[in-house]
Amino acid sequence: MDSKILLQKKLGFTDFKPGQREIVEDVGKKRDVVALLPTGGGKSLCYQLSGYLLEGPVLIVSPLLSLMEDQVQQMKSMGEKSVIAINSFLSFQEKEKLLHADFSRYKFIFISPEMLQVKRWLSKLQALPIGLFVVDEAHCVSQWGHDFRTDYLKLGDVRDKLGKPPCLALTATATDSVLLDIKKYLHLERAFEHIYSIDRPNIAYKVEHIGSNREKRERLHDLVKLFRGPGIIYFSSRTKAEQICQYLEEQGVERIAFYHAGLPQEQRILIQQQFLLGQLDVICCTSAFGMGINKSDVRYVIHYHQPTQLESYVQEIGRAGRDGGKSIAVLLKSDEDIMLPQLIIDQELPDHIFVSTVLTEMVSRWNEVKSLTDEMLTDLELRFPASETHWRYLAYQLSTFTAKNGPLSVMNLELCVSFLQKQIQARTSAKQEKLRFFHNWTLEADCRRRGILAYFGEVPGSPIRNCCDYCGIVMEEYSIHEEKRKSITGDAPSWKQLLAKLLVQED
DNA sequence: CGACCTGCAGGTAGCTGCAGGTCGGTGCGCTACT
Repeated sequence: MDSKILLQKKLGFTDFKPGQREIVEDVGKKRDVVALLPTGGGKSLCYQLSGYLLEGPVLIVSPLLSLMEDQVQQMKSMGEKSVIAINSFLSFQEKEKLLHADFSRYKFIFISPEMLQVKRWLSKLQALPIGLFVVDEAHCVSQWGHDFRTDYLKLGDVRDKLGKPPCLALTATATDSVLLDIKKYLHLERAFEHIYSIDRPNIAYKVEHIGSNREKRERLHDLVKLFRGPGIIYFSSRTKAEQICQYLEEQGVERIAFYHAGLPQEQRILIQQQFLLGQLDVICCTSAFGMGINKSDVRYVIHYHQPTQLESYVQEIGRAGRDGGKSIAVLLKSDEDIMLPQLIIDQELPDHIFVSTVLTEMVSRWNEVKSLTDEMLTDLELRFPASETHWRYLAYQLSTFTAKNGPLSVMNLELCVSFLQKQIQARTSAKQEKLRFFHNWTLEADCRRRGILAYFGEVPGSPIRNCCDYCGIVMEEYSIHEEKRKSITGDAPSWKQLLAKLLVQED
């Protein structure tokens, strides 16, 4: 069936967004595809429609449970009943039942990379003629795979074990090196690329250099009062997100809440829902908030702290203006908290002393070690306290090492320690480089948009109005008062606007 | 590493100054507990 007729019949859309048709048609020809579509570009439609064009079930690897549940709900409400998500939301009984059920009745199967490492589920899936292997938010392979969620790096092996079905990798932010990682770790030797510009012309970029943290707090308050909402404020610290939220509340800001991964699940869902439904205007949050938030009318994103890399920044500000409406992103930068991103990078991976002590201990205890088993881990964890992430990283790197050099023993202990040290060093310095680039971007006396686009290997198109603080932004246009004024006087520009246009100045 | 908080001494009312401690992001699945 023609993809356009299918689009109308199955999903009720009359037209494709840019790129969607090309992607769907390539996937329909059983090609491997890497697709980079800007946020709000309609990525889920790509795999849904491709799924209907291909025989066999579609396996969708998704990074977040909430994202999976959302997609399942959405598809079910569209009338697609043969959808299931395999994750920890299922009860023990449900999982048992499912393991013995006939899977062929499911057309769309959502799963996490972690679940794909569980043998029972993998062999269940291996029995199916998977028609398409989808990796949603594929930048996670590169962004999380190397340390935080190493199961992302094993997806290529999983795909091989499933008979190497065609693969569709979807993302909204990918530099060349991220694209390389995606292709490497998903085993995409000859992928067709559909790369669309990450530029979001309706978002103005602004960096403000602030002297001290007290000033920053006050400036934030001014901006929140000034801007038309809803808006998101990003922090790199949970306590700061809470404190500043409280401060803003005390200053009279209403319909505001904080959000971070330390909150109980129910509360997180509640706040997300309230924000989506328009019951909250401002969210003070960490990077936990955002992925999978389908709110189209976010008008501003303010960063109280800068992330560690420009990729994350672009992702986070990309949550503004998905409806195409005028939006603004402001980064508040003070020299006082320059250490924070540096520290986050340093803590991400285990240090050299930890690695060498633990590996030495392992050899002396078990002589020959093929991999870090759960029993060993419970034993070691007690005496060598470290985060779960550090242990998983160690386990992953150890398995990489032993696959090449045989089991860990006295013979190759030194080699293994230096192997790990090199891995850690390479990863850390790559991250430091990214941080340095981001830092320089904030200091640059040049168009912000050009800088971002250059980082992603793009060149800017024709100049746009309200581009960035370098090219000029009429701040008034983002103000809540502007909206009120418009509704009274119509669209005629004010003398201030006219003057501002003539002078092209900011503030 | 450094901002920020807490506790304490000094000496009698609310403050200063200093030492010492704490904190600094992202998620999955699982198990044991309520």
